Amino acid sequence: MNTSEYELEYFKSKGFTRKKCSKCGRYYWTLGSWETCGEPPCEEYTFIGNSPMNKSLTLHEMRETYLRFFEKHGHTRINRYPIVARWRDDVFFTQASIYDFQPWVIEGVVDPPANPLVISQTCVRFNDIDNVGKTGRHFTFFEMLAHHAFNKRNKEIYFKDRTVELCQEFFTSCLGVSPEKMRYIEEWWEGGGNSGPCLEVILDGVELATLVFMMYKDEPDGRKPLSMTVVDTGYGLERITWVSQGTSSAYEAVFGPVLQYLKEIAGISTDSRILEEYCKVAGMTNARTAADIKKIREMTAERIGISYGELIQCIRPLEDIYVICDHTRALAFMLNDGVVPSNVREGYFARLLVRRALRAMRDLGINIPLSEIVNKQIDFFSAVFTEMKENKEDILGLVDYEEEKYKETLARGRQLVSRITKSLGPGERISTEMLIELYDSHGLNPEIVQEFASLQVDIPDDFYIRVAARHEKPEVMREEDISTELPENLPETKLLYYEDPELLEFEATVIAKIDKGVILDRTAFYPEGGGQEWDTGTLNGMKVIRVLRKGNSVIHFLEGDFFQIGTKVKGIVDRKRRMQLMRHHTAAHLINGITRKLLGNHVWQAGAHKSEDFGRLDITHHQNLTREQISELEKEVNRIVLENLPVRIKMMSRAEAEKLYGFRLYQGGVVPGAIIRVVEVEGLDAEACGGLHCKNTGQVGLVRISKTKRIQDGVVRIEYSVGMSAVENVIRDKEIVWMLSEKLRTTPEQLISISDKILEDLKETKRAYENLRIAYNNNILSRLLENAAIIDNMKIVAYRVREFEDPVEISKALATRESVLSVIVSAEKNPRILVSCGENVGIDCRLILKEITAMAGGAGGGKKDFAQAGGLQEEMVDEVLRNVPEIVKRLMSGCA
RNA sequence: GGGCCGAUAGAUCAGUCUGGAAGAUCGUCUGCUUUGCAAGCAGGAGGUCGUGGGUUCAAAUCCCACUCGGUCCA
Repeated sequence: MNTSEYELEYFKSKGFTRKKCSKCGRYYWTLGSWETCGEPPCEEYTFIGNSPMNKSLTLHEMRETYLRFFEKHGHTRINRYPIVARWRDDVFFTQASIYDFQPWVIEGVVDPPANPLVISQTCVRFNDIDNVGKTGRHFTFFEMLAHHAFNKRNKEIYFKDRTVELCQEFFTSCLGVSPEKMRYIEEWWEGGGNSGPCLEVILDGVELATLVFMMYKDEPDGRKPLSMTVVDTGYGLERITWVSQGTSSAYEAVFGPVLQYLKEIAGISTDSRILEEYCKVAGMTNARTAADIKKIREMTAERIGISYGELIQCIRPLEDIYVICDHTRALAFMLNDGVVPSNVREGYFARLLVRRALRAMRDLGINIPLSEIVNKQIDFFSAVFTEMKENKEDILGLVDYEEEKYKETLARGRQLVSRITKSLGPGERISTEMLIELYDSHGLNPEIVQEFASLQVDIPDDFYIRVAARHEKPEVMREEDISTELPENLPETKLLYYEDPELLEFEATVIAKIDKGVILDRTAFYPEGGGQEWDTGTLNGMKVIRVLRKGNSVIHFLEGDFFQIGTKVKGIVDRKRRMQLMRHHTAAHLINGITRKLLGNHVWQAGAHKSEDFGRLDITHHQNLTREQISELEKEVNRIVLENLPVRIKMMSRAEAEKLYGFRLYQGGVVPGAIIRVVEVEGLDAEACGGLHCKNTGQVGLVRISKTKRIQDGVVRIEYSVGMSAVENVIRDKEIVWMLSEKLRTTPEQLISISDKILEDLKETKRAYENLRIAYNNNILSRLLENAAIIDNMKIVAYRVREFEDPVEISKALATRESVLSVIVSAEKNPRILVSCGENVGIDCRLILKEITAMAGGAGGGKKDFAQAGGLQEEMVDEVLRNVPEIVKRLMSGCA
């Protein structure tokens, strides 16, 4: 860390001095005369009940104050980005305002939407989720107020001095803080391969902002200056609001009417003195584990002079309320921005929030739907974030559905726990192992288990650490796909299909050979991409079997030998296939747009595939579609087709497209570059897409939704076909109906009633057959008993069944009679032998079986009163059966 | 994307470790009892043991792969 990085003209000219904290040893700049840096644990909060600011502002007022201040100082206000970072593939959520501009703006590929700019960016972070509600200042959802300046080499906006000046001005002249209270701690920032100096802004014991000056790129051989430096500031809206109000915790300052509402229905009033002291202590400690939290509480109890138990009683319900406030707020925004709760990826975090909030509600005994609280959050925030109004019903529906799912999990858990406790011996307890499994595999945390279990449950302090340890396993190495190396300095392939989508014949020159393919200087062949399969066709009459894009080149894979470099070739694209691919692709956009209208704004594309015969579109949705929904969808798609709307394709700058269409553009995932290709069906759908499309929706032709399927939690797959492919499917279905009617000698209209009748008949026949079989078996039984050999008052039956007789049935029936021993052999080529006897027969069937297998081969075993074997030599069967009485006699004399 | 748990009658599950004739409870149907309800009694129906391979004389059970569900984590 080079100290000159922080020696700003601004500090010098205003008379700031650089000091060293007497406790932590860090350096900081200030106008005041302080001993320490001011940040906990070096100092504690001094603003509680005594705000250093001259006005007490609500959350909404503070946001507006900040944005206006920076607007007044030359910044352009821009709208927040969604909380789901769909423009990136390296993170799930937007965790800071700078995420909005990574990677394209930072790398200089794309211009920022404005420069300099100011924003209030909605963010979520889950790493400190356990601290939420407990420390007074941690949230999962928060807004990062920020102003950014992007300085290109030839065009500097502003950098360190102006940034600090704006910060100091904001707090002093705008919020009335006395200048000498502000402290700026020297720190170093690193992230995403970049780094730079930063200043932590401390006021009255709390960090309110961080001013980052991104100026280096960290490479293996050292730190290099970036071609563009970036002012990356982050002001905590919640914290600044908190300080302005001087309330005991940030939660009391920012949750507004929702907090009041919850306090009322939970019937909570708290000694504010206890709360204030607790928050001061909590603020000084960086709580990491359950043990840390316990320590904080013990310290607080001591300071106030009450017992630990009293403190807990006072604080616990409030913590639960804070957790509910925080989680419902995060949920409202996440669901609003298109997260569907599920067990994977970003959806899991939404589920986590729902379950934690519901648990807190249980603890408090609040018995209302979670969606009611989320609804209150929406009411509060939609005043500023108006899109929430529109999505309200959708969001609440998702919350209700998710709450229902958790109830099911709990019901399953309750049964499981009761089974486990029943299986325990007297005095036994549920082992830690079992507890871990209940949580890890069944989603039941130990507190819930305790609630369900009739006996005391021992919960180890390090429970969650042990769960985590269970997940520690060496990383599995991913297999890299076989990469085809391109020759260097290859000129870009000219993509004729974009210039003229109807061009299907062209002439070109082979410029490279690779693997089993050739690269041309220009091509009309569409390579695989965006879920759309590749074109086929011919090059100089030779079949093109696959086309891939790599970098800026298109590789044509050929059947058989291929051409020398420099060969002139004539390419012909298979028209029928191309048309079908285009139709399926356009249809995917239509279906996407319609399902969003039909099911709600949480519907996003989660994957797609378009081939010649069918298309597949995966959408984010929590339940499989009903038959009615499928029919509705099918009807709507075909209606749009008949309306013959134009499909417009435009090349636009990224910023312009985002402004016009919003982030809905990124349905297919990340799209690189400054200029993007937008495919729009007016009024229905607009997506950034590189695929080939019909000119108008009419060209798509008939659309048939063949099937929908819930392929994973939160994702539904819609399978469809279009054009001739759909027509063929219709014909095939019709033929099936015809064939069926013909077979059943009826008309299509009567198929249903006829099949009902047939099934009923079949049932009747089965019943009759069964009766007949029983009668027949009884008949055999009496015949067998009549002809049985008698040894010692015992009837010995030895019989090989005929093909239509059931050996198991007969053997079973004989065993129910007293004093009967039977040896039954099945009719198959590979005979099975069954030995059984009645209860009062004192012979071990296994011994008889042993004798028989010794004679006739095979192997077997069983129980004392029933044994079976297989693998006998067929030609020995008759002799074995003749010998049965002999064997029995021998065994009985042996026993006696 | 990874770990773990699971899939047997309409529902909830036992049986799987240790291979050998598919079970329990609830529900359902029929009859009896009751003024009616709740219930009681008697009897019946209901199963490709998730799918596909393998081992074995024999697989719900052992081995392998897959599918689906649940759950924890990223």
